[in-house]
Amino acid sequence: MPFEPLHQESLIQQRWMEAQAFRAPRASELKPGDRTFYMLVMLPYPSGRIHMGHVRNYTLGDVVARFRRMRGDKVMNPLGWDSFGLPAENAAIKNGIHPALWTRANIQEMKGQIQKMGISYDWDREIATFLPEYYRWNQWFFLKMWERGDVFRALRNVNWCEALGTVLANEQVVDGKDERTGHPVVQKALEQYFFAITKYADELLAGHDQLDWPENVKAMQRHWIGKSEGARLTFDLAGGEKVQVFTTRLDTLCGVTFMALSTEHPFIVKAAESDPGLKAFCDQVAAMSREDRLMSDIKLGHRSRLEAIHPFTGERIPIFAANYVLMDYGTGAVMGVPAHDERDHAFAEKYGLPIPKVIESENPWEPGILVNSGEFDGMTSEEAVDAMVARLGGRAEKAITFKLKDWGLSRQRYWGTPIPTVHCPHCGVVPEKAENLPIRLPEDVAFAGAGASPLLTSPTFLDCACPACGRPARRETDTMDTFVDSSWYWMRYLDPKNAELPFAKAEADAWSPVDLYIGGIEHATMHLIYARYFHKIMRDLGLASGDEPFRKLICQGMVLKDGFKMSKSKGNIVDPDEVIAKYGADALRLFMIFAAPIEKEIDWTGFEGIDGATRFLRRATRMVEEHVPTRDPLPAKDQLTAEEKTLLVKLHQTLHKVTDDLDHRYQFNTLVSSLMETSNALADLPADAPHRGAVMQHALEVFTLMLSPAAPHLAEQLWQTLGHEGFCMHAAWPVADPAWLSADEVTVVVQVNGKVRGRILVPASATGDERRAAALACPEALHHLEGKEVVKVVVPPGGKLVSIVVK
RNA sequence: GCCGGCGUGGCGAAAUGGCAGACGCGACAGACUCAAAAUCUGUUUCACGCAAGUGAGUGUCGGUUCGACCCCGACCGCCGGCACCA
Repeated sequence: MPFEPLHQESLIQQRWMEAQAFRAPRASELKPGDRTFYMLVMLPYPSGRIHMGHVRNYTLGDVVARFRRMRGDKVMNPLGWDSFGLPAENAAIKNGIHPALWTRANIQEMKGQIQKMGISYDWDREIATFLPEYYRWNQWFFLKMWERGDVFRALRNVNWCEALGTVLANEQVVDGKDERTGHPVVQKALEQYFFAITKYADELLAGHDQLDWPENVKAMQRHWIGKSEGARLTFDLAGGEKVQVFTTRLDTLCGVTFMALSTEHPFIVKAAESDPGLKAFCDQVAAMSREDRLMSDIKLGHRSRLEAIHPFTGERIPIFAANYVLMDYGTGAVMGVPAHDERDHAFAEKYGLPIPKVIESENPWEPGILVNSGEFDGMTSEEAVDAMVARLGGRAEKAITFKLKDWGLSRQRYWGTPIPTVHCPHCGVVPEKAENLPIRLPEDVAFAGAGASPLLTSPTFLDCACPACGRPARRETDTMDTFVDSSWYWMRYLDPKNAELPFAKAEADAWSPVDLYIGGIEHATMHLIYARYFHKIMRDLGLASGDEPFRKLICQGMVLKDGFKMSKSKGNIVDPDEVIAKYGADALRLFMIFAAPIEKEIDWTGFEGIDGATRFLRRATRMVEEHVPTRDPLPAKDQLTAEEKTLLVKLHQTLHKVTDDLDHRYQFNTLVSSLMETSNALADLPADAPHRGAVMQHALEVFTLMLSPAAPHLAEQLWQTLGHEGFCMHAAWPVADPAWLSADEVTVVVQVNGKVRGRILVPASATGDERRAAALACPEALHHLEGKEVVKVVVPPGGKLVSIVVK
């Protein structure tokens, strides 16, 4: 059969499907001693069409999954849909299509496209997060976490648009206005639900040690969690009240000349009520958009009428409201030490405050030796902290602060998991009973666009009975952040139809943790922190074992076009579907893994790369077509000609390397190079080689098996042509034969003073001394030894080289 | 500013302390063809040379080593993340 990718590929896909070739076993089907491998790619959002990023991600995962299967592992390789979220709701508002219909249509479209790529997913395990069978478990987790005290309610600011009467996501707000209608957006505090993720902050930080993850991802998470060790210190106010600050530099306490509080700090808010100047300043800061606040590093402050008392000196310290103090970090109040903090310094200069030096060190912002600090003079910063804590008694204690915030999960949206609580006029906020799950999204809603959240328009949803007292109550209309959906989905794949639990412990123990997780770097912090958090919750609920969900993580690079991210707005999208239609899935897969190392960007400058992949596949096909299949056994080594032996040595050396690339190194671009080298070596075997039939049969079989993970459709076709029944994808991965890993004779490089001066051919069995002697007799080397004294001859292990040192 | 990563041909890249540039793209030359496409063969780091060859070469400078793209130190440049976090 000639190389006809499209025709062949769909036929082969159909055969795989009919044979359930990608099916992953249930835990009960696994036998003792079975090796399992859980290959996971990040859950896609069903936006409508797949893009090259998906293609790259799924191809890489599929190469690993197929390789592991051939190695004899039991492989879990599932896919599903992250199918709640804003785009579906926007489409509903814009086109009047119900989000469910829009979502279903997109999933169907994208699934078809992915299937054309020949990715070996076990589609029986497919999940979609918008289905009640899935999101009921989000609700179930919420209730379990509520019981454990991992859920709480608190006020948090949202982007509120008064004209629309709705809440907007950050990306919908541009320049303080709704992106579509231009109506003004303000910050408004709403009572919302939170997961207490900060309880796990320390464990999330420590857990990195056991993870085989890219260093930059771990660094981003460390930064995000932002652990900071210091002290909490209470100052008395002149009026008798107390204000607490957090500082990492308690040692600088004697250098405090002012105190700065966030404009949102309760004391400032209260003081502003009777201080119009302060009120005006706070309003001015509040009116600044988030971007403006971040962009400007200008320190603004306003002196309040409040004063604090220095705990050592009793001096009065002015209290300012300042724009550079954040309410949601630490205590929202800082002690100003202008001599030893860059920001405080700028502030003090601007407002004419004294800047007394209390630390002697090279860099004023770094710790050192205390001066002008009374009894603490001469101490190191470290000693001073302990001494001051002791001296301050109950006013100060060592404390740790995190940047990580508790996870606000409320969304004032329709297309998400309804939060399973009820507002009862008598009982307050009450969790729904577990047996009433799922709380389904209602159908009778209006997507007017303007106005309230669609859930508020559904009487059948709103009116309910209080789970506690049974009297009429109102259902919660907030839905969950879609990150909840993706924080445990990989466990649901293991038991996707379980109606009793999110998944059975037996399945979790059989497959978890995920062995390899591949996805985009854009999920380095949010998704990958939430998922790690949820895994720990699942562990603590007794559902899963182990501390971490993803053993190894690889973040694949983006696919660009002419240096830019492909996007609709730029009009530079290369549609995978069209490429597959023209070149076939195998060529696209091969190009995707060959073009660059996995974590680097690929720039799709043109179609030359994929042309190259196609040429290679054609050559391979032709080589197999021209070969006459034979069952003749491979003759003994000593009967073969030099060329035949050269081919077999190259073949087995390459096999060894390819196995290593796939098994340990996860280096896929060199896998393809190796395949090309093998094919070139095959082409070099003389047409009249005496044992050509048997040698080629063996070599082509190994080649086809090695090709199978990357270009699985063609491999099936070639496998058949070579005279085999059954699927190539189910054949055993070949093992490199040690007899062929080295040739009879090997080339030894001769170096003189580190420069390559000659090469000699020695028997593979030659000892180190024999190699040394042969090297010293090498004519090209001798030329460079003339008139010099040989100081030393090094024959390193491996014997591929002899290094001669002369003077 | 802080954190992480990366600097190798015309381009994508390879080399797990041991022959730098595998493999591919592009380019050039040739074969086939009336011609083109496709395909095949060869050349392709730079300098000098007809050639054999010689010398230089992995951002820069230094170090360790018989031997460094690889390890160590300093610097330069680029990319990514975070960014008033007290």
